[in-house]
Amino acid sequence: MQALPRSFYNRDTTLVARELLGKYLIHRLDGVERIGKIVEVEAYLGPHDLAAHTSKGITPRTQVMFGPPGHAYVYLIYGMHHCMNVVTEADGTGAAVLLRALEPISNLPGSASGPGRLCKAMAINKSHYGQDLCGSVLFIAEDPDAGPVDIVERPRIGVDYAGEWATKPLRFYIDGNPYISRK
DNA sequence: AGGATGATATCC
DNA sequence: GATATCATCCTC
Repeated sequence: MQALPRSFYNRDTTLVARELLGKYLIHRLDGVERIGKIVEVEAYLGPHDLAAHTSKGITPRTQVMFGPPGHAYVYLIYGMHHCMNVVTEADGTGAAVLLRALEPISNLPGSASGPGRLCKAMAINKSHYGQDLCGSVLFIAEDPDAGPVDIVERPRIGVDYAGEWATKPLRFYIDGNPYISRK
C-alpha cells in the first residue's frame, strides 16, 4: 500500500478531516505492520480556533503544526496518554486533524477507540513527533475496499473551555461504525 | 465521580 | 522556580 501524497494534506482542514474517514492508518515497526481504519476524527483549524493548541501561537510543542502538511503532531495529554494529529494546509498555517478512533484491521491489540487508546494500539509515541507521513514507516493509505462513507458531524470532545468554538461541528465519524469512541 | 501523572504555558 | 491546566482513560 502506498502513502497518500502530500497534496492530500495541503487542503482545507475540514475537507481533509472528512476525507480521512475510511482511510487506513499504517505503522511499520520491527517487522510488524499495524493497520487500522480511521473511523473518527476532529478538525483543529488554526490559531483563530480557540480549541486548537496553535491558538497560543508558535511554541516548541506546536511548531510542527505550523510546518508543512503531511507530518505527525504527537503530544502527551494528562501525563499518560498520547494523541496523534495529521498536520494540514500550507506551511505556516497551524492546523491539524486529530485521529480519535480506528477500526482494527491488522495487528491491533485491544481497543483503538479514543485518541489515547489509538496511540497505544498503534505503538505511537513522542518519538513520532514531526514524522513525515509521506514515507513508508507511518502513513495513511486508501482502503483497498473503500466504499461510500456516511459522515456524522458533532461538536468536538473535551474542549468546553473554548467558548463558541466548543460548539462548532468539527468532529466527524462514520455513521453506525461500532468503534466510535463516544456517541 | 474522582484520581492518575507529567509536559507545557504562564505567571512570579 | 511554582502552579494551573490539560484535544484522556481507568476504577470505583
